[in-house]
Amino acid sequence: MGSEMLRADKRKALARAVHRPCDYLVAKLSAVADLSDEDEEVIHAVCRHARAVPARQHIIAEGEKPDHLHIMVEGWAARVKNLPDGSRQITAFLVPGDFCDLYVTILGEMDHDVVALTDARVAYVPHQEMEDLPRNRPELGRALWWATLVDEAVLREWVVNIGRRDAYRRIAHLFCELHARLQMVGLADDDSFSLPLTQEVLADAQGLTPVYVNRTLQTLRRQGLIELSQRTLTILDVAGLRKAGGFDPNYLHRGRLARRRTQH
Amino acid sequence: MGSEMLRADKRKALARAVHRPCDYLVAKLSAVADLSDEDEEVIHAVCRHARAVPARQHIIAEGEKPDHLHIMVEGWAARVKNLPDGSRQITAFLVPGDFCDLYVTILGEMDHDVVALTDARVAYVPHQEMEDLPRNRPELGRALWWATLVDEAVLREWVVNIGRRDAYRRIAHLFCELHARLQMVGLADDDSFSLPLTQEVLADAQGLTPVYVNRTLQTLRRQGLIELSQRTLTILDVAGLRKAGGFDPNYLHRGRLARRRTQH
DNA sequence: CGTTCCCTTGACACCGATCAACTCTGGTGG
DNA sequence: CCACCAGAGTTGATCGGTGTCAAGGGAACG
Repeated sequence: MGSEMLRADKRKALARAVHRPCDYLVAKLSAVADLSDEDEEVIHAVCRHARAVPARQHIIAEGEKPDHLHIMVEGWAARVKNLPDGSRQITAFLVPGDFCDLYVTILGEMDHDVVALTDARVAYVPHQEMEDLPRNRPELGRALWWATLVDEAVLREWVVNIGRRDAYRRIAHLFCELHARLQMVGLADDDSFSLPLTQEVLADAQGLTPVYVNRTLQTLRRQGLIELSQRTLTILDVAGLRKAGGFDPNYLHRGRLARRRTQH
Repeated sequence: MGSEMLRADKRKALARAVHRPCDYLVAKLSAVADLSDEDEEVIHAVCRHARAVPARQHIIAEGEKPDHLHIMVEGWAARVKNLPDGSRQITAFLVPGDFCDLYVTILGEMDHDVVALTDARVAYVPHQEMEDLPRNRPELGRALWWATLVDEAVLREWVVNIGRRDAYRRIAHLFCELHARLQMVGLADDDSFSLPLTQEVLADAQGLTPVYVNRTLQTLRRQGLIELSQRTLTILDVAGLRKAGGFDPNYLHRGRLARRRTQH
């Protein structure tokens, strides 16, 4: 094998590499953790199976005790809690690279639904396989911890958002968050990205009504902060939108993982 | 020294034994996990140091990178996020047995404050010690996972609460949650427990104003659901309060931990 | 070319915020 | 033991952000 051949192979492998199911997950994790090439390969190996889920269908339902965990590969999903009066609250948006139900096995069963908001693809991994993983790959184990702790930090920020910000700031903040999170997985390289959410979905996520979301979006447009049509959001004034939403990306902890203490 | 003296000493030691710093933590974890006696001893050993924190003082502040983690031993605390306009949102109440900052090391730094709401005592443990722990005590490791995942589930329920329930249901739900959580650590054996929170604190937690919390509490009292005075909450009608708040304790995952898959 | 979502708009109602005063309680010092 | 004081709880009047209801418009899709 000549060296050119090797190089070509590598390029090809690389090209293929950007279309494997869990590329977004790998992108997200390797941005914060010192993953070795083997670590990355292990993730890909573990995520080799994926299935399609049509829009509006459940990925997992409340009460289920799945023996596979699910990872978003393509499309959008949401964590949903339904209330007895027929209303519902979305507690998280899931985008490619996000876990739907990491470690549910430990809790026993799901306490909420995960629903596809668009046609989606999810990878599924036997829990056994995922739980064995940190034993041999400690850095990967820490990266998984990082992911779940960041999910929790996002949730805290949602409480702040819904609890203390008015509709205008609230939606501004949400858009900033989604922008930052999509950037982390490479789905918003400029300040424009696909946002396939209806105003009703936004309302269910922010504790508002669709009508008022509509009015608020118009205000944001009128202020020249965003453009939103054809399911595409363009942030016209990133600094302005952040200011409007009081957004500080710190809680997303995009820096490097803290160094392992044993390395001190 | 007479034998009476010795006996008195022993009684005192015994009395102290049921007041070891992390008794509440042990109670909470052993209710869901199959902890061996050694597991419990390990927790006690690890939590041997505690310090007092006066009311209103920080246990940890945003931006800190503590090298000890903190566990509530006595008193109440809250996770607090401050907003630029001077308002604040509480995202969690911490009671004895709760972790203040488990695994912050992984995220690098705190993204919010933890503040004592009453005079409190916290145990502190070097992170190193805690991180090494699951290696030799897998069941304990799973129990710690359980604790953080339940914290996340509680947070999701708060989003639902603030996002979709009116003030009346909201406060009813909160009281049900605190009741259930305090029961788990043995601090609410009957339907009455210490609730040393001002109406202002309740307001900051529920996205309301103190004035409206006051009015809502009066409604709850008028309905004969609760009694609240002298910092003591008595739930007069548990079923009624749960119905009012739409409370379903499922999300607290008080059942046993799912059996380890390797035992199948 | 109709149907089905979704977005948009207007009129009106109401929950909870705001402002401002007053009361009660527990602690502290004279 | 009483007088005071600060912090918390209570109350009333009014305002405003957001919900509700209802109707109309537009774009995608069969």
